[in-house]
Amino acid sequence: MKQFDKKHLAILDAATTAFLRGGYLATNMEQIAKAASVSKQTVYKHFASKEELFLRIVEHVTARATASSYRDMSDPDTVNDVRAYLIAYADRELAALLVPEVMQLRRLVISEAERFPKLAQSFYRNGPQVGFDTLAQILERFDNKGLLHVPEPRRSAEILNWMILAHFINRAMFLGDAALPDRTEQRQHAQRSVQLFISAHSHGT
Amino acid sequence: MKQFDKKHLAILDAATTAFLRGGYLATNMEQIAKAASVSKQTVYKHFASKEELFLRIVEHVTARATASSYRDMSDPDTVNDVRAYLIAYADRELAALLVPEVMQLRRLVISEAERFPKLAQSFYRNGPQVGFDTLAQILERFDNKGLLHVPEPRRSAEILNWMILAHFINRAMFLGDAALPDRTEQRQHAQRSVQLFISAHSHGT
DNA sequence: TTGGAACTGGACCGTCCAGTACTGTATCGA
DNA sequence: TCGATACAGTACTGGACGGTCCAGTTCCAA
Repeated sequence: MKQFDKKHLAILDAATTAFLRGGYLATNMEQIAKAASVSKQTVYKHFASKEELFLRIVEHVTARATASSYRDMSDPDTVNDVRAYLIAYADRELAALLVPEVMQLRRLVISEAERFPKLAQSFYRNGPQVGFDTLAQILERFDNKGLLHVPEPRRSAEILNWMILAHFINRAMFLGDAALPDRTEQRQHAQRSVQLFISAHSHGT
Repeated sequence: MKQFDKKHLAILDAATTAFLRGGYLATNMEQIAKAASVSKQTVYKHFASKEELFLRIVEHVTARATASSYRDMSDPDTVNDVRAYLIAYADRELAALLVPEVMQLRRLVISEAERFPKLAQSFYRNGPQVGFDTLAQILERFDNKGLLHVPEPRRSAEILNWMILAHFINRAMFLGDAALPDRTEQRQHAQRSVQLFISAHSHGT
Protein backbone atom coordinates (compact mmCIF):
# COMPACT_ATOMS: atom_id res chain seq x y z
CA MET A 1 0.00 0.00 0.00
CA LYS A 2 1.24 3.40 -0.96
CA GLN A 3 2.10 5.99 1.62
CA PHE A 4 -0.56 8.18 0.08
CA ASP A 5 -3.34 5.65 0.66
CA LYS A 6 -2.14 4.90 4.15
CA LYS A 7 -2.41 8.56 5.13
CA HIS A 8 -5.73 8.84 3.38
CA LEU A 9 -7.17 6.04 5.47
CA ALA A 10 -5.58 7.36 8.65
CA ILE A 11 -7.27 10.70 8.08
CA LEU A 12 -10.62 9.10 7.32
CA ASP A 13 -10.35 6.99 10.43
CA ALA A 14 -9.39 9.82 12.72
CA ALA A 15 -12.05 12.08 11.26
CA THR A 16 -14.71 9.40 11.67
CA THR A 17 -13.90 9.02 15.33
CA ALA A 18 -13.75 12.74 15.90
CA PHE A 19 -16.94 13.67 14.07
CA LEU A 20 -18.94 10.80 15.53
CA ARG A 21 -17.83 11.75 19.00
CA GLY A 22 -18.15 15.50 18.95
CA GLY A 23 -20.30 16.54 16.02
CA TYR A 24 -19.42 18.88 13.19
CA LEU A 25 -18.79 22.20 14.88
CA ALA A 26 -17.02 20.86 17.93
CA THR A 27 -14.47 19.03 15.82
CA ASN A 28 -11.53 20.97 14.42
CA MET A 29 -9.15 20.09 11.68
CA GLU A 30 -6.07 20.25 13.87
CA GLN A 31 -7.45 17.57 16.20
CA ILE A 32 -8.05 15.35 13.21
CA ALA A 33 -4.58 15.94 11.84
CA LYS A 34 -2.99 15.20 15.18
CA ALA A 35 -5.10 12.06 15.72
CA ALA A 36 -4.09 10.83 12.26
CA SER A 37 -0.41 11.63 12.98
CA VAL A 38 -0.39 13.87 9.97
CA SER A 39 0.11 17.54 9.30
CA LYS A 40 -2.79 19.85 8.69
CA GLN A 41 -1.51 20.51 5.21
CA THR A 42 -1.79 16.84 4.36
CA VAL A 43 -5.38 16.76 5.49
CA TYR A 44 -6.13 19.57 3.06
CA LYS A 45 -4.22 17.76 0.32
CA HIS A 46 -6.67 14.85 0.62
CA PHE A 47 -9.86 16.75 1.34
CA ALA A 48 -10.69 20.17 0.05
CA SER A 49 -12.46 21.37 3.16
CA LYS A 50 -13.86 20.39 6.51
CA GLU A 51 -17.27 20.08 4.94
CA GLU A 52 -16.13 17.69 2.23
CA LEU A 53 -14.35 15.51 4.75
CA PHE A 54 -17.47 15.43 6.88
CA LEU A 55 -19.74 14.45 4.00
CA ARG A 56 -17.42 11.67 2.84
CA ILE A 57 -17.33 10.19 6.31
CA VAL A 58 -21.05 10.16 6.93
CA GLU A 59 -21.58 8.55 3.54
CA HIS A 60 -19.00 5.92 4.36
CA VAL A 61 -20.35 5.02 7.79
CA THR A 62 -23.95 5.00 6.60
CA ALA A 63 -23.15 2.52 3.85
CA ARG A 64 -21.29 0.28 6.27
CA ALA A 65 -24.16 0.23 8.79
CA THR A 66 -26.87 -0.44 6.23
CA ALA A 67 -24.94 -3.25 4.60
CA SER A 68 -24.43 -5.07 7.87
CA SER A 69 -28.10 -5.02 8.71
CA TYR A 70 -30.08 -6.38 5.77
CA ARG A 71 -27.99 -9.25 4.50
CA ASP A 72 -28.07 -13.01 4.42
CA MET A 73 -31.75 -13.38 5.20
CA SER A 74 -33.21 -16.55 3.75
CA ASP A 75 -35.91 -16.30 1.10
CA PRO A 76 -39.31 -15.72 2.75
CA ASP A 77 -40.97 -17.80 0.00
CA THR A 78 -39.40 -21.01 1.28
CA VAL A 79 -40.46 -20.40 4.86
CA ASN A 80 -43.30 -21.98 6.79
CA ASP A 81 -42.66 -20.82 10.32
CA VAL A 82 -43.54 -17.15 10.08
CA ARG A 83 -42.94 -16.52 13.74
CA ALA A 84 -39.43 -17.94 13.77
CA TYR A 85 -38.57 -16.07 10.59
CA LEU A 86 -39.71 -12.70 11.84
CA ILE A 87 -38.03 -13.19 15.19
CA ALA A 88 -34.78 -13.98 13.42
CA TYR A 89 -35.26 -10.88 11.29
CA ALA A 90 -35.93 -8.68 14.31
CA ASP A 91 -33.03 -10.14 16.22
CA ARG A 92 -30.61 -9.52 13.38
CA GLU A 93 -31.79 -5.97 12.98
CA LEU A 94 -31.43 -5.25 16.69
CA ALA A 95 -27.94 -6.74 16.81
CA ALA A 96 -26.79 -4.80 13.76
CA LEU A 97 -28.20 -1.41 14.65
CA LEU A 98 -27.92 -1.20 18.43
CA VAL A 99 -24.20 -0.53 18.42
CA PRO A 100 -22.38 2.64 19.43
CA GLU A 101 -21.23 3.50 15.93
CA VAL A 102 -24.73 3.55 14.48
CA MET A 103 -26.12 5.41 17.48
CA GLN A 104 -23.42 8.08 17.19
CA LEU A 105 -24.08 8.38 13.49
CA ARG A 106 -27.78 8.89 14.18
CA ARG A 107 -27.06 11.61 16.72
CA LEU A 108 -24.68 13.27 14.33
CA VAL A 109 -27.03 13.27 11.33
CA ILE A 110 -29.92 14.54 13.43
CA SER A 111 -27.71 17.31 14.83
CA GLU A 112 -26.74 18.45 11.37
CA ALA A 113 -30.12 17.93 9.71
CA GLU A 114 -30.58 21.69 9.57
CA ARG A 115 -27.11 22.47 8.26
CA PHE A 116 -26.98 19.49 5.86
CA PRO A 117 -30.54 18.54 4.89
CA LYS A 118 -29.45 16.46 1.93
CA LEU A 119 -27.30 14.39 4.19
CA ALA A 120 -30.20 13.67 6.51
CA GLN A 121 -32.45 12.77 3.61
CA SER A 122 -29.85 10.42 2.23
CA PHE A 123 -29.40 8.81 5.62
CA TYR A 124 -33.13 8.27 5.98
CA ARG A 125 -33.45 6.77 2.52
CA ASN A 126 -30.49 4.45 2.94
CA GLY A 127 -31.31 3.55 6.52
CA PRO A 128 -34.84 3.36 7.91
CA GLN A 129 -36.54 3.32 4.50
CA VAL A 130 -34.53 0.33 3.39
CA GLY A 131 -35.77 -1.38 6.52
CA PHE A 132 -39.40 -0.57 5.72
CA ASP A 133 -39.05 -1.75 2.14
CA THR A 134 -37.40 -5.01 3.09
CA LEU A 135 -39.96 -5.77 5.75
CA ALA A 136 -42.89 -4.74 3.57
CA GLN A 137 -41.82 -7.21 0.89
CA ILE A 138 -41.55 -10.00 3.42
CA LEU A 139 -44.98 -9.27 4.87
CA GLU A 140 -46.52 -9.12 1.42
CA ARG A 141 -45.15 -12.55 0.58
CA PHE A 142 -46.55 -13.98 3.78
CA ASP A 143 -49.90 -12.41 3.02
CA ASN A 144 -49.90 -13.84 -0.51
CA LYS A 145 -49.16 -17.29 0.83
CA GLY A 146 -51.98 -16.96 3.32
CA LEU A 147 -49.66 -17.28 6.29
CA LEU A 148 -50.54 -13.89 7.69
CA HIS A 149 -53.26 -11.32 7.17
CA VAL A 150 -51.54 -8.08 6.15
CA PRO A 151 -53.74 -5.94 3.92
CA GLU A 152 -51.42 -2.93 4.11
CA PRO A 153 -47.89 -4.32 4.08
CA ARG A 154 -46.15 -0.97 3.88
CA ARG A 155 -47.98 0.55 6.86
CA SER A 156 -47.59 -2.63 8.84
CA ALA A 157 -43.89 -2.76 8.04
CA GLU A 158 -43.42 0.76 9.37
CA ILE A 159 -45.20 -0.09 12.59
CA LEU A 160 -43.49 -3.43 13.11
CA ASN A 161 -40.09 -1.98 12.33
CA TRP A 162 -40.46 0.61 15.07
CA MET A 163 -42.02 -1.85 17.50
CA ILE A 164 -38.75 -3.69 17.19
CA LEU A 165 -36.32 -0.79 17.25
CA ALA A 166 -37.83 2.39 18.62
CA HIS A 167 -37.61 1.88 22.36
CA PHE A 168 -33.94 0.97 22.48
CA ILE A 169 -32.88 3.49 19.88
CA ASN A 170 -34.67 6.34 21.56
CA ARG A 171 -33.36 5.39 24.95
CA ALA A 172 -29.83 5.34 23.60
CA MET A 173 -30.29 8.71 21.88
CA PHE A 174 -30.77 10.36 25.26
CA LEU A 175 -29.15 8.12 27.85
CA GLY A 176 -26.09 7.24 25.80
CA ASP A 177 -24.58 4.06 24.50
CA ALA A 178 -24.22 2.63 27.99
CA ALA A 179 -28.02 2.24 27.96
CA LEU A 180 -27.93 -0.12 24.98
CA PRO A 181 -29.42 -3.54 25.74
CA ASP A 182 -27.31 -6.68 25.77
CA ARG A 183 -28.01 -9.62 23.45
CA THR A 184 -30.28 -11.33 25.98
CA GLU A 185 -32.49 -8.30 26.29
CA GLN A 186 -32.47 -7.88 22.52
CA ARG A 187 -33.65 -11.45 21.95
CA GLN A 188 -36.45 -11.10 24.49
CA HIS A 189 -37.61 -7.92 22.86
CA ALA A 190 -37.49 -9.49 19.38
CA GLN A 191 -39.78 -12.24 20.60
CA ARG A 192 -42.15 -9.89 22.40
CA SER A 193 -42.65 -7.48 19.55
CA VAL A 194 -42.99 -10.12 16.85
CA GLN A 195 -45.38 -12.11 19.00
CA LEU A 196 -47.54 -9.04 19.48
CA PHE A 197 -47.55 -8.30 15.77
CA ILE A 198 -48.42 -11.86 14.77
CA SER A 199 -51.20 -12.13 17.33
CA ALA A 200 -52.84 -9.17 15.68
CA HIS A 201 -52.34 -10.33 12.11
CA SER A 202 -53.16 -14.01 12.29
CA HIS A 203 -56.16 -15.11 10.32
CA GLY A 204 -59.42 -15.26 12.20
CA THR A 205 -58.82 -12.35 14.54
CA MET B 1 -45.15 44.04 34.80
CA LYS B 2 -41.78 45.52 35.60
CA GLN B 3 -39.37 46.50 32.87
CA PHE B 4 -36.97 43.98 34.33
CA ASP B 5 -39.35 41.08 33.85
CA LYS B 6 -40.28 42.24 30.38
CA LYS B 7 -36.66 42.14 29.27
CA HIS B 8 -36.16 38.84 31.02
CA LEU B 9 -38.97 37.28 29.03
CA ALA B 10 -37.83 38.88 25.80
CA ILE B 11 -34.39 37.34 26.27
CA LEU B 12 -35.84 33.94 27.11
CA ASP B 13 -38.04 34.09 24.05
CA ALA B 14 -35.33 35.15 21.66
CA ALA B 15 -32.91 32.59 23.06
CA THR B 16 -35.49 29.84 22.77
CA THR B 17 -36.03 30.58 19.11
CA ALA B 18 -32.32 30.86 18.41
CA PHE B 19 -31.22 27.74 20.25
CA LEU B 20 -34.05 25.62 18.90
CA ARG B 21 -33.26 26.72 15.41
CA GLY B 22 -29.50 26.50 15.32
CA GLY B 23 -28.30 24.44 18.25
CA TYR B 24 -25.90 25.45 21.01
CA LEU B 25 -22.65 26.18 19.21
CA ALA B 26 -24.15 27.85 16.16
CA THR B 27 -26.01 30.37 18.31
CA ASN B 28 -24.18 33.42 19.60
CA MET B 29 -25.07 35.80 22.33
CA GLU B 30 -25.15 38.87 20.11
CA GLN B 31 -27.84 37.34 17.90
CA ILE B 32 -29.90 36.70 21.00
CA ALA B 33 -29.39 40.21 22.30
CA LYS B 34 -30.35 41.73 18.99
CA ALA B 35 -33.40 39.51 18.58
CA ALA B 36 -34.53 40.49 22.06
CA SER B 37 -33.90 44.21 21.29
CA VAL B 38 -31.56 44.35 24.23
CA SER B 39 -27.90 44.98 24.78
CA LYS B 40 -25.46 42.16 25.36
CA GLN B 41 -24.75 43.54 28.79
CA THR B 42 -28.37 43.11 29.73
CA VAL B 43 -28.33 39.49 28.64
CA TYR B 44 -25.41 38.88 30.98
CA LYS B 45 -27.18 40.73 33.74
CA HIS B 46 -30.00 38.19 33.57
CA PHE B 47 -28.02 35.05 32.80
CA ALA B 48 -24.52 34.39 33.99
CA SER B 49 -23.36 32.62 30.87
CA LYS B 50 -24.39 31.14 27.56
CA GLU B 51 -24.52 27.73 29.18
CA GLU B 52 -26.89 28.82 31.94
CA LEU B 53 -29.20 30.50 29.47
CA PHE B 54 -29.23 27.35 27.39
CA LEU B 55 -30.06 25.09 30.33
CA ARG B 56 -32.89 27.32 31.53
CA ILE B 57 -34.47 27.33 28.12
CA VAL B 58 -34.40 23.62 27.56
CA GLU B 59 -35.88 23.09 30.98
CA HIS B 60 -38.62 25.59 30.22
CA VAL B 61 -39.58 24.17 26.82
CA THR B 62 -39.47 20.58 28.08
CA ALA B 63 -41.89 21.38 30.87
CA ARG B 64 -44.25 23.14 28.50
CA ALA B 65 -44.29 20.24 26.03
CA THR B 66 -44.83 17.56 28.65
CA ALA B 67 -47.63 19.46 30.32
CA SER B 68 -49.55 19.90 27.09
CA SER B 69 -49.44 16.21 26.32
CA TYR B 70 -50.65 14.31 29.36
CA ARG B 71 -53.52 16.35 30.65
CA ASP B 72 -57.27 16.18 30.87
CA MET B 73 -57.60 12.48 30.15
CA SER B 74 -60.70 11.00 31.68
CA ASP B 75 -60.32 8.37 34.38
CA PRO B 76 -59.72 4.95 32.80
CA ASP B 77 -61.68 3.32 35.62
CA THR B 78 -64.95 4.79 34.40
CA VAL B 79 -64.39 3.65 30.83
CA ASN B 80 -65.96 0.76 29.02
CA ASP B 81 -64.92 1.34 25.44
CA VAL B 82 -61.22 0.52 25.62
CA ARG B 83 -60.67 1.04 21.92
CA ALA B 84 -62.19 4.52 21.83
CA TYR B 85 -60.28 5.51 24.96
CA LEU B 86 -56.90 4.41 23.63
CA ILE B 87 -57.51 5.99 20.26
CA ALA B 88 -58.32 9.26 21.98
CA TYR B 89 -55.16 8.90 24.03
CA ALA B 90 -53.03 8.21 20.98
CA ASP B 91 -54.59 11.01 19.03
CA ARG B 92 -53.98 13.52 21.80
CA GLU B 93 -50.37 12.43 22.14
CA LEU B 94 -49.76 12.72 18.41
CA ALA B 95 -51.33 16.16 18.23
CA ALA B 96 -49.35 17.43 21.21
CA LEU B 97 -45.94 16.07 20.26
CA LEU B 98 -45.82 16.24 16.48
CA VAL B 99 -45.26 19.99 16.39
CA PRO B 100 -42.15 21.87 15.25
CA GLU B 101 -41.25 23.11 18.72
CA VAL B 102 -41.06 19.64 20.22
CA MET B 103 -39.25 18.24 17.22
CA GLN B 104 -36.66 21.00 17.37
CA LEU B 105 -36.24 20.43 21.09
CA ARG B 106 -35.65 16.74 20.46
CA ARG B 107 -33.01 17.45 17.84
CA LEU B 108 -31.36 19.95 20.14
CA VAL B 109 -31.23 17.68 23.18
CA ILE B 110 -29.93 14.78 21.11
CA SER B 111 -27.26 17.01 19.60
CA GLU B 112 -26.06 18.10 23.00
CA ALA B 113 -26.43 14.76 24.76
CA GLU B 114 -22.66 14.38 24.81
CA ARG B 115 -21.95 17.91 26.02
CA PHE B 116 -24.86 18.00 28.50
CA PRO B 117 -25.69 14.43 29.56
CA LYS B 118 -27.72 15.53 32.56
CA LEU B 119 -29.91 17.59 30.30
CA ALA B 120 -30.61 14.61 28.06
CA GLN B 121 -31.40 12.41 31.05
CA SER B 122 -33.76 14.98 32.43
CA PHE B 123 -35.47 15.32 29.06
CA TYR B 124 -35.92 11.57 28.81
CA ARG B 125 -37.34 11.30 32.32
CA ASN B 126 -39.72 14.20 31.89
CA GLY B 127 -40.71 13.27 28.35
CA PRO B 128 -40.83 9.69 27.05
CA GLN B 129 -40.76 8.08 30.49
CA VAL B 130 -43.76 10.05 31.66
CA GLY B 131 -45.53 8.69 28.59
CA PHE B 132 -44.63 5.11 29.45
CA ASP B 133 -45.74 5.52 33.04
CA THR B 134 -49.05 7.09 32.13
CA LEU B 135 -49.83 4.45 29.56
CA ALA B 136 -48.69 1.59 31.79
CA GLN B 137 -51.11 2.69 34.49
CA ILE B 138 -53.95 2.83 32.02
CA LEU B 139 -53.20 -0.62 30.65
CA GLU B 140 -52.93 -2.07 34.13
CA ARG B 141 -56.37 -0.74 35.04
CA PHE B 142 -57.84 -2.27 31.90
CA ASP B 143 -56.16 -5.55 32.71
CA ASN B 144 -57.52 -5.49 36.25
CA LYS B 145 -61.01 -4.84 35.00
CA GLY B 146 -60.68 -7.73 32.54
CA LEU B 147 -61.13 -5.49 29.53
CA LEU B 148 -57.75 -6.34 28.11
CA HIS B 149 -55.11 -8.99 28.62
CA VAL B 150 -51.89 -7.17 29.50
CA PRO B 151 -49.65 -9.28 31.73
CA GLU B 152 -46.69 -6.90 31.41
CA PRO B 153 -48.16 -3.40 31.38
CA ARG B 154 -44.86 -1.59 31.47
CA ARG B 155 -43.37 -3.44 28.49
CA SER B 156 -46.60 -3.18 26.57
CA ALA B 157 -46.79 0.52 27.29
CA GLU B 158 -43.32 1.04 25.87
CA ILE B 159 -44.20 -0.82 22.71
CA LEU B 160 -47.59 0.80 22.22
CA ASN B 161 -46.20 4.24 22.89
CA TRP B 162 -43.67 3.85 20.09
CA MET B 163 -46.15 2.19 17.76
CA ILE B 164 -48.05 5.42 18.05
CA LEU B 165 -45.20 7.91 17.85
CA ALA B 166 -42.03 6.44 16.44
CA HIS B 167 -42.64 6.55 12.72
CA PHE B 168 -43.63 10.19 12.51
CA ILE B 169 -41.07 11.37 15.03
CA ASN B 170 -38.22 9.59 13.33
CA ARG B 171 -39.27 10.79 9.93
CA ALA B 172 -39.38 14.37 11.17
CA MET B 173 -35.97 14.02 12.83
CA PHE B 174 -34.38 13.49 9.42
CA LEU B 175 -36.72 14.99 6.85
CA GLY B 176 -37.60 18.08 8.85
CA ASP B 177 -40.79 19.54 10.21
CA ALA B 178 -42.32 19.79 6.75
CA ALA B 179 -42.63 15.99 6.89
CA LEU B 180 -44.91 16.11 9.93
CA PRO B 181 -48.31 14.53 9.29
CA ASP B 182 -51.49 16.58 9.28
CA ARG B 183 -54.36 15.88 11.67
CA THR B 184 -56.09 13.51 9.26
CA GLU B 185 -53.03 11.35 8.91
CA GLN B 186 -52.51 11.48 12.67
CA ARG B 187 -56.03 10.24 13.34
CA GLN B 188 -55.68 7.39 10.87
CA HIS B 189 -52.44 6.33 12.46
CA ALA B 190 -53.91 6.52 15.95
CA GLN B 191 -56.64 4.14 14.87
CA ARG B 192 -54.32 1.77 13.07
CA SER B 193 -51.81 1.38 15.86
CA VAL B 194 -54.39 1.07 18.65
CA GLN B 195 -56.37 -1.42 16.60
CA LEU B 196 -53.25 -3.52 16.11
CA PHE B 197 -52.45 -3.41 19.79
CA ILE B 198 -55.95 -4.32 20.90
CA SER B 199 -56.22 -7.19 18.42
CA ALA B 200 -53.18 -8.73 20.04
CA HIS B 201 -54.27 -8.14 23.63
CA SER B 202 -57.93 -9.06 23.55
CA HIS B 203 -58.93 -12.04 25.63
CA GLY B 204 -59.03 -15.33 23.80
CA THR B 205 -56.28 -14.69 21.31
C1' DT C 1 21.13 7.98 -7.69
C1' DT C 2 18.16 11.59 -8.61
C1' DG C 3 14.14 14.37 -9.27
C1' DG C 4 9.64 15.23 -8.08
C1' DA C 5 5.77 14.36 -5.23
C1' DA C 6 4.24 13.97 -0.60
C1' DC C 7 5.14 15.28 3.74
C1' DT C 8 6.22 17.93 8.47
C1' DG C 9 6.03 21.74 11.51
C1' DG C 10 4.98 25.97 12.42
C1' DA C 11 4.00 30.68 11.35
C1' DC C 12 0.43 33.28 9.78
C1' DC C 13 -4.23 35.61 8.21
C1' DG C 14 -8.91 36.74 8.72
C1' DT C 15 -12.88 35.86 11.18
C1' DC C 16 -15.84 34.75 14.81
C1' DC C 17 -17.28 34.79 19.47
C1' DA C 18 -17.86 34.66 24.87
C1' DG C 19 -17.43 37.73 28.08
C1' DT C 20 -15.84 42.54 30.01
C1' DA C 21 -15.38 47.60 30.41
C1' DC C 22 -16.90 52.11 29.88
C1' DT C 23 -19.73 56.13 28.84
C1' DG C 24 -23.78 58.27 28.83
C1' DT C 25 -29.01 57.93 29.20
C1' DA C 26 -33.67 56.36 30.72
C1' DT C 27 -36.40 54.55 34.48
C1' DC C 28 -38.36 54.32 38.96
C1' DG C 29 -39.01 53.99 43.89
C1' DA C 30 -38.58 56.85 48.15
C1' DT D 1 -36.54 65.61 43.29
C1' DC D 2 -32.79 62.62 44.06
C1' DG D 3 -30.23 58.56 44.07
C1' DA D 4 -29.73 54.03 42.52
C1' DT D 5 -30.36 50.77 39.18
C1' DA D 6 -31.04 49.13 34.65
C1' DC D 7 -30.12 50.10 30.26
C1' DA D 8 -28.10 50.98 25.11
C1' DG D 9 -24.26 51.17 22.43
C1' DT D 10 -19.89 50.19 21.40
C1' DA D 11 -15.23 49.24 21.86
C1' DC D 12 -12.26 45.81 23.55
C1' DT D 13 -9.70 41.36 25.21
C1' DG D 14 -8.32 36.85 24.61
C1' DG D 15 -8.74 32.75 22.49
C1' DA D 16 -10.31 29.41 19.00
C1' DC D 17 -10.44 27.89 14.40
C1' DG D 18 -10.62 27.26 9.06
C1' DG D 19 -7.58 27.65 5.75
C1' DT D 20 -2.98 29.19 3.52
C1' DC D 21 1.94 29.63 3.00
C1' DC D 22 6.62 28.39 3.21
C1' DA D 23 11.10 26.26 4.24
C1' DG D 24 13.10 22.20 4.80
C1' DT D 25 12.73 16.85 4.92
C1' DT D 26 11.33 12.09 3.55
C1' DC D 27 9.78 8.82 0.36
C1' DC D 28 9.65 6.40 -3.92
C1' DA D 29 9.79 5.26 -8.80
C1' DA D 30 12.55 5.40 -12.87
